[in-house]
Amino acid sequence: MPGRETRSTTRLANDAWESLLTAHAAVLKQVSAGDRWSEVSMREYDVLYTLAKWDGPVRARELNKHVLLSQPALSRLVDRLVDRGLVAREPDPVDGRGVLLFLTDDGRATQRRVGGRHAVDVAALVGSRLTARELQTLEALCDKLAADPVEVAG
Amino acid sequence: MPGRETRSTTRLANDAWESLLTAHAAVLKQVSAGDRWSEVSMREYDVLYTLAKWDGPVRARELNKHVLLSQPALSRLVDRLVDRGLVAREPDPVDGRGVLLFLTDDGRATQRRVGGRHAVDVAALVGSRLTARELQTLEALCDKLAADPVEVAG
DNA sequence: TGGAGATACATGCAAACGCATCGACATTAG
DNA sequence: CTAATGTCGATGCGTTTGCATGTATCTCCA
Repeated sequence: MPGRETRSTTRLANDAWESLLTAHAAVLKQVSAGDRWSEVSMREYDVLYTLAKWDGPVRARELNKHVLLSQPALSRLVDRLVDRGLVAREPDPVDGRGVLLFLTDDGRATQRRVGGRHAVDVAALVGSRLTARELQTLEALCDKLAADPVEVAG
Repeated sequence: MPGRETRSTTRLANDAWESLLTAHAAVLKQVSAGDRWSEVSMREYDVLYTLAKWDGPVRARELNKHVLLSQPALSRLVDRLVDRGLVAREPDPVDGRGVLLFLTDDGRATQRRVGGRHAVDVAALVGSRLTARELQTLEALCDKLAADPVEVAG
């Protein structure tokens, strides 16, 4: 019977992951090719966007869980954003080790400005290739993928 | 009527893209946390894997289209792989500007060895969260996303 | 055929990254 | 209460990246 399931789950998982990586790289390449990253780099925008979603002081450690950067790299990236007046950093009153981060007014305005233009690009790149229904399906599947970590054999 | 479509396509596209980014980051973080990247880094593996898929001499420019790295960065990454005997580089006989790249036997063996263990991790991380049907759907949607570039307003 | 412009890869250099480690504070055990 | 251990963020250092540019070669058209 043609069309019958023949690939193993391992194979299916790896094929799907490869497709996701390829799509990620393809879209990201086109996004970064646009002339929209002169005031903040894409990584910096990622941090600004994540802080904007929280809309309140966030621990650096918590932020690090949502950004694909090493802890030292994030620490220094935040340094630069603080120097540029986009992010504020203050000690956590309930944990002397911790640091609380939040957007300044300028940072929030920058995020909105850059984010608005960025969203137009994403809509053109992603929205033009999939139907509304497909977009919702993709979102749901990716959300399932991003669920809590599972142990991987070291 | 509940469940009726209310989000705009722009909104849908941006939500889907954010979910894809989050899933990508989440899975990648767990993959890189495994102790599997001592002989080759993940970026190096990406190049080895791409060359393995081609299974013949590839132009550096072509390889660069499939790897999320700038042209100079790829040039130097290949340098290191050549130094380590995993990749061979020779001038293109039909285009004096070009360089042809291919895996050495050692490079191919390394790719298979690392790739095999990597596939186990991916299967555990990705395959455990989605059904076979979902994996196929995800693959199909990502493939549509990775289609030929579309112009983005500069 | 010859010269202008485009394309492919390499290299100089400053910026940014990851790994290892440190100092400070929190938490737990005795 | 104190010592041992764990966690958080910052810093030193070598490596890798991206941008700008250089050199060589190809392509196109007068």
